[in-house]
Amino acid sequence: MEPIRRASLIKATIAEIGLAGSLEVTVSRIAKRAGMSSALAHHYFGSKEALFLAAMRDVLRLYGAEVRGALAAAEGAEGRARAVIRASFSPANFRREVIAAWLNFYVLAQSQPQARRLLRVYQRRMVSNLRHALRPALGDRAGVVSQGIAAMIDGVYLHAALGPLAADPTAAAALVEDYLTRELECRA
Amino acid sequence: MEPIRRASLIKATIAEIGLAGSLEVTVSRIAKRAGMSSALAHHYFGSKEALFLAAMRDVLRLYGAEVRGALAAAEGAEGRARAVIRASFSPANFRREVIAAWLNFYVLAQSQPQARRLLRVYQRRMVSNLRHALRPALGDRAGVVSQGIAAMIDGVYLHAALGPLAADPTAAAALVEDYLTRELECRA
DNA sequence: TTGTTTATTGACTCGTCAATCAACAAAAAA
DNA sequence: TTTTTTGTTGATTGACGAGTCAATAAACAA
Repeated sequence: MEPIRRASLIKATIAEIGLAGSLEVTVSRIAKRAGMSSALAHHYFGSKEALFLAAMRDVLRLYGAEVRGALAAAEGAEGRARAVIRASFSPANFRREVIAAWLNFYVLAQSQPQARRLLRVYQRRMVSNLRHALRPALGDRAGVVSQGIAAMIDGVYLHAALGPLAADPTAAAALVEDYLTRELECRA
Repeated sequence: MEPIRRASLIKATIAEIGLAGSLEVTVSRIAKRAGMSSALAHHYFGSKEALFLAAMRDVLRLYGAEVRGALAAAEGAEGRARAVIRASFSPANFRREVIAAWLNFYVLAQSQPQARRLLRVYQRRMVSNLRHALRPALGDRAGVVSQGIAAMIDGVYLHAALGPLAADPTAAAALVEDYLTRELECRA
């Protein structure tokens, strides 16, 4: 039972965060959506905070899987870099609840050490993926450019999720790819 | 009295948001910090939500003033673009409470129409400033590149505020400027 | 069968907090 | 001086919510 309950609760947590847009969500609502009493949610997760962290971890896990899949299917070094970018703008990442999870994740990372650690791991892995793909073409510049692209992915995602780029993930990815193209085309 | 009280409350609100890292801040705490009763805070702002919005508006106003100042002091078109970028990474924007305000602003923009409107205005103005500065050098590409830079500013800010770039605003600005340099150097 | 672990909940505790209101004070207008 | 407007608060209300607990049931082991 335990793994089933935990999975249901995590799913319900993400759904409720998406609905509220924030972490102002009650354990009762989450438990209700998952079809159980709030006491049981506390039984399995101990606290609301732990439940949130598990949910965040789940979002990251899904995103990581997507990136790995895209990397595996990509051809060549440049192709791998572009695959990472495109995976970051897949429709899955623009579902209301995923956007909400990310934004609240950032907020949580300010004050919650575990959330911060989690975010760092994600950012490091992203930069590492990009650097590995760009090293052959860019050499020493690969590090800086990878950081730039990683940051730009998050920034463009933010704009696409909340701003004028809304609802056009393809155009969003194109912006980041444009940067990559410039760096590849005219090497210093 | 009214303008003084309002200003104190806004200042206290930003400070408390910075302290908590989130919007989970009580009107009482804010009022206490501002040296008055919570009833008075409600008297002047009507609701917690209105107080938050006023605080967000204040953060945006300060940022806008900084950008305008930098623009006025800049020389040439390219200089103006670089001024916008550098202003975005000024120490003022990396104060704990300003970071907290921005992150929570994004969260709020998902569900609060006024916050969303405010954010759109800020984003539009930023892109418009950049486009105006880049038009002479980039022509038709100015629009796309401006959107890219605007997004990258927010993304790099996010990384600098929460991630590995932490505490090095100059390096952060350099990442964005690198993108600009590429676009200027090798025109398609 | 009996005892033990696992699953589950309703009811409850204890605390918090936004918003209201009646009342008081003080300045300004009449 | 009286009246009105403005500034101010303590006390209260009404609601909500995290976490606990005792109790029940069901599977399972001895």
